[in-house]
Amino acid sequence: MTDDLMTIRQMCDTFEVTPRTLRFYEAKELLFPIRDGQKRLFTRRDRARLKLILRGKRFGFSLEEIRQLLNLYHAGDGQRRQLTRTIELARQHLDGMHRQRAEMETAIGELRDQIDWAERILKGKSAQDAA
Amino acid sequence: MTDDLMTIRQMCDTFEVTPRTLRFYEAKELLFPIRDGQKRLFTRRDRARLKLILRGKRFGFSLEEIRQLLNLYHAGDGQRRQLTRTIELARQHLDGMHRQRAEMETAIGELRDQIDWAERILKGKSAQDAA
DNA sequence: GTCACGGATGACCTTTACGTAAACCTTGCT
DNA sequence: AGCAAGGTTTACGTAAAGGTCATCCGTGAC
Repeated sequence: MTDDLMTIRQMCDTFEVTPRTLRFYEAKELLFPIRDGQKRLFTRRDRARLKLILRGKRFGFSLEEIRQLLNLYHAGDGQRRQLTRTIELARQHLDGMHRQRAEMETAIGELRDQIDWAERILKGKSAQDAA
Repeated sequence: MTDDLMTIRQMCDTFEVTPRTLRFYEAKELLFPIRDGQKRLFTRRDRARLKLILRGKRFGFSLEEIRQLLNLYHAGDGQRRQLTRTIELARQHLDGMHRQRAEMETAIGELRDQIDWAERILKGKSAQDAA
C-alpha cells in the first residue's frame, strides 16, 4: 500500500511503455495523473485504466473507442443521458467482441489446418532431398 | 464456375472495399490480379487471399504480417528454408491468437460485468428522479 | 468521330499513435 | 556555485492504410 503513486518512469517500467506514450494518453484524456509541482504522479486508478487501454489496443480498438469505454468506469458521476449513451456504446462493443470471438475460432482452426498442410509438404521435401 | 475472373468493380461490390484498396494491396504484393490489356482481373485465388486479408485485419494484424502468412498458401513452390521459416512465423501467429482468445474471454467478462454495474447505477438514478 | 464510362496511374492529403529532438525546470549531490 | 538526472513542454517527423484529386487511356454507343 506504500507507493500508491508512481512516477512516470516507474509506470514505464511496469507497463513497458515510453514516457511519450503516457503523456500522449494524458493529452488524449485517457489518463489523469495528478501533479507534484510539474511532475506527473500516477494513481492506482491510472494504472487500472492503463491496463484496460493496453488490452483494448491488443484487440484493435482505437484510442478514441477505448476512451469511450473507459467512461463506463467512472460513469457514476455523469448525467443519465450520458450514462445511457455510454452503456449503449459498451453494448455495441460487447456485441462486436462476441462476433470477433466467433471469427477467431474459425481463424484459429484454419490457420492450424494450413500449418498442418504445410508441414506435410515439408516432409515431402525431406524425402525428396534424401532421394 | 462462369465468372472465374472478376473486374475491380465486381470485387469492390463483393467485398465492400474501394478500388484504391485493391490496387494498394496489389502494390503491397498481397494480391496478384492478371491483366487484360491494362485492366486488372482478379482470380479465385485473389478472392481467397482477400478474404483472409480482411479477416487478418479484423484481428489487428498489419498488412505486412498478413502478407507473410499468406505465403503459407502457395508455399509449395518455395525452397525448404523459406517454407520452414514461414511455418515458424505461422506458429507464432497461432500462439498469439491463442493468447488473444484467452484475453478476449477475460475482456468480455469484464465488460459485461461493467455494463451490469452501470445499469444498476442507472436504475438508481431513475429512482432518484422519481423522488 | 466523339462522348461517356470504367479503369489506370501518379501525386499529394489525412488520421492514428506515437518517436525524436531541442530547450527548459528542479532537485539532490559535491 | 555547478552540474547531472529525471522530468516537462513544444514542435516537428514518421509509418501504416488508405482517401482524394487530376489526368490519361481504351472501348462501346450513338
